[in-house]
Amino acid sequence: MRARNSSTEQDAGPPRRTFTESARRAQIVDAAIAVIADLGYAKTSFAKIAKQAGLSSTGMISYHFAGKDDLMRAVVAEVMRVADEHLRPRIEAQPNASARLRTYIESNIALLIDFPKHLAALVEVLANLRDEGPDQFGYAASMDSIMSFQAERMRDAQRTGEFREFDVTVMVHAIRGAIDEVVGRARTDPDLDLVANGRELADLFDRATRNTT
Amino acid sequence: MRARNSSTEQDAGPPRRTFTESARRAQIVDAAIAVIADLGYAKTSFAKIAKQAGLSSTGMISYHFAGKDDLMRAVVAEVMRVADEHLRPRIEAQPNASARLRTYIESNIALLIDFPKHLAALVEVLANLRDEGPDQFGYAASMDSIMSFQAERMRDAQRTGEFREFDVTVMVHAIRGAIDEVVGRARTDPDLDLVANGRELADLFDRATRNTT
Amino acid sequence: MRARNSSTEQDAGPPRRTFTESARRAQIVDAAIAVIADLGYAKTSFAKIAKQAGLSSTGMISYHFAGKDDLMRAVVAEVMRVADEHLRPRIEAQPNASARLRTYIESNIALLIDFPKHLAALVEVLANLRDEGPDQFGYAASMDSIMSFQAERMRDAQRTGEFREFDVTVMVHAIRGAIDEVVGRARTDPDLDLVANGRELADLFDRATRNTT
Amino acid sequence: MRARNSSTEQDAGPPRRTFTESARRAQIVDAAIAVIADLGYAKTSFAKIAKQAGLSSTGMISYHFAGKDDLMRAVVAEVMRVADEHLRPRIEAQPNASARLRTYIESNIALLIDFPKHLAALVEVLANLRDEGPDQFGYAASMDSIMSFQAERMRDAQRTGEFREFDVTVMVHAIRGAIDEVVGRARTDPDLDLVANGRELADLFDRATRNTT
DNA sequence: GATGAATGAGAATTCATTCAT
DNA sequence: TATGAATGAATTCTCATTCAT
Repeated sequence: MRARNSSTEQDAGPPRRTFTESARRAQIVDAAIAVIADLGYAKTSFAKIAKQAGLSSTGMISYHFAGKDDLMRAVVAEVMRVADEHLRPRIEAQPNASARLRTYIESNIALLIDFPKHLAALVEVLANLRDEGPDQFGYAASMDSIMSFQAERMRDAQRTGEFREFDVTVMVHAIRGAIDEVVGRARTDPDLDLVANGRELADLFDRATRNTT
Repeated sequence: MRARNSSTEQDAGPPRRTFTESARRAQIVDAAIAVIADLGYAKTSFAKIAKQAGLSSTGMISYHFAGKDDLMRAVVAEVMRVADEHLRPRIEAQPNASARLRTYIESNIALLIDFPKHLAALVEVLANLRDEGPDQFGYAASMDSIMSFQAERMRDAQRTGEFREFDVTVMVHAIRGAIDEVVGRARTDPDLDLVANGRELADLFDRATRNTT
Repeated sequence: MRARNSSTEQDAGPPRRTFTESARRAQIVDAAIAVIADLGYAKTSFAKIAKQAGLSSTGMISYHFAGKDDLMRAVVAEVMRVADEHLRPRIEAQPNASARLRTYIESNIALLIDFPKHLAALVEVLANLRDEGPDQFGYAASMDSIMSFQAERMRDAQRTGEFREFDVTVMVHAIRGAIDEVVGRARTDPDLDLVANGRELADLFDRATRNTT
Repeated sequence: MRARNSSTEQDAGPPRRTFTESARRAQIVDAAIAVIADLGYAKTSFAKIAKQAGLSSTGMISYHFAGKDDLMRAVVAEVMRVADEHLRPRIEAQPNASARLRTYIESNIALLIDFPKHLAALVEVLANLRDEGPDQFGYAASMDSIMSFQAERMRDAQRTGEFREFDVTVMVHAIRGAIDEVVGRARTDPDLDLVANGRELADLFDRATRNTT
């Protein structure tokens, strides 16, 4: 039998899942995050994930997820959930766009410290999982919507004069790229001073966005 | 027979290669770049590369390269060679650090237009090929040395007062990350206005580095 | 998934195997014995074993065994088991060392008649499977322990005066070598009179060990 | 083009070989002996032999030998040549059958000391290269003829009463098996006291053959 | 005579997935 | 729900051999 419900529900309503099923799914997703962060996307397999999760067979994974892509979407969703939970309150507590920008960058780096594998796994998956066909229901989509939202916020700040004029899309993606680069580097270099990197990065983009007129 | 010589020669001198061998190697490397850029590192296989190169068997690749890693190192080296050839003269023609920085960014984007697959392949390989063991002769190593060089140049500009004080390492990596993000996005979105992106990115980092005192 | 458990368990307790798994493993081991005996170690491959076992793919073998070495260890263990079962009661029924020696030799030859492929496979594997690294759990190790045991028994017989003085290690290995030679010859020459060979060999080593003072 | 002449000439007369050709063949055979002794027959390949011989391609080997079997026959022939050269004068210098037997055994062991790889390679090849088809022109054939010769000599000694009555074929093969076992063990255990082993083995078979009436 | 390049088959192993129980 | 067993394609790599130069 095929997995009863995929991770991205394009059909009606959220899937009903029993407690055990949800627990199993979460267990598998966590294992997947760990394996992807440790070995990289290319060397990740159901077998390694099952081993990491303490499962006896890969059949279990296929049972709970519609396929590799489905599992990866679930990984993305989980990391997004954790990231949102971690970032949103911090960011929304800030008084202005400039502070929010700084908080966004520094909180991303803080997330990297608190959940070292989550962002690494996210970057790996998004880099490797190009949306093929029209079934792009969760990969980059959720990431894209976040970035669109940030871009809109930036545009607001430009209107109020807090930020200078610049292409917000380029800016948002540049910030994302710079953060992801730190994520990748943190993997290689465990001695990297993340806090300092976050602060410097925040300074950098503060300068780049601030209105100096 | 095994591949006679690997791509990274730590021993004495460059390997002697006949004309035919060099041609075949180049042919395979080119095919690898195309396949990696199109399908991503994870879905790249010798079979696909052989097909792309018009080779009859994957054995041919094993014959010319010591293994998958060796081929990937050759890919990195080739892209670096093309990039260097493309970037260096443009950059060195600039009168000051600020202009060099702008040229570096815009020329990278121009490279993305002229050789659409090269940078994509490079980013894919560097992201997926974690250096295992001490045999990291060429992967990230050559990239690192380039970035160290750029950092040193930036420090010079700080001493002359052309650039403000900032952590040059962070800056260099942020620039790299921002460019790589564009590379990744260009893969997905063929309508992306690369020239505009390059100009905006150059503006961004000009603001971030400039001394405004 | 990888094979769940290797054939030599150095860790705690025997591996739990389901009935089906044990049956498949036995089936594969039997097929391996047949192929090795027929074609020799060098020409034995998973493909040939799978065919002999009526399996659809070589993947099945990799599924049940951790690798070629693991399968070979299982082959050695199985032959040892059969041999022990066959030899031990006969030998232990004998009243003295001299009779035990004769029985050991003749029963080995009898084993060659009853299970023509088992000893042939054993000799092939032990000759070709050089223990690489410290993981020699079962190859020559179990064989060595058997021979040490025999040597100790011989030493006892020397103390009682039943056997003359000689280097028991050399004797034990000479006997083994002589038997293995018959095993090898039996493969080539189906007309070989094994019973006569066994009797003559027993006479030979009886003379060589007997105390004639 | 196929190799001009195979190692076993069933056709008329010895092949004409130029000096260089003979030198190359000898070089390859020597390399083959070393590789077989070191890695075992199963892991020996043209590639490894070419590397050992300092040759740039395996084509060279195929050029000089009609195939793998042909090379192996040449290996056997070479080892036999060296062995004969080493053993014959020593054995023929002995006054009687008993002394010749002892010398045969001890000289074999001495050969193992002087040319550690030769006998090891021989045993490997003979154990793995079962004569398939009617083309058994050199493998076991030459070995067989030697053993037949030895058997005949033993029969003579039985007629003169120097040796007791026994099955000479069995005896000859038992001796061979015992020696080969030492050869195999010497590979594993470099500390093995070969001289002592040879002496003990000679004693053993002296007892087994001597007429004690 | 000799070489390097190529071939195509075959090696062991891992893969995601399916299915009967 | 869950599991272990099986599948068959695909992976990288090595093999002995051939052939044009």
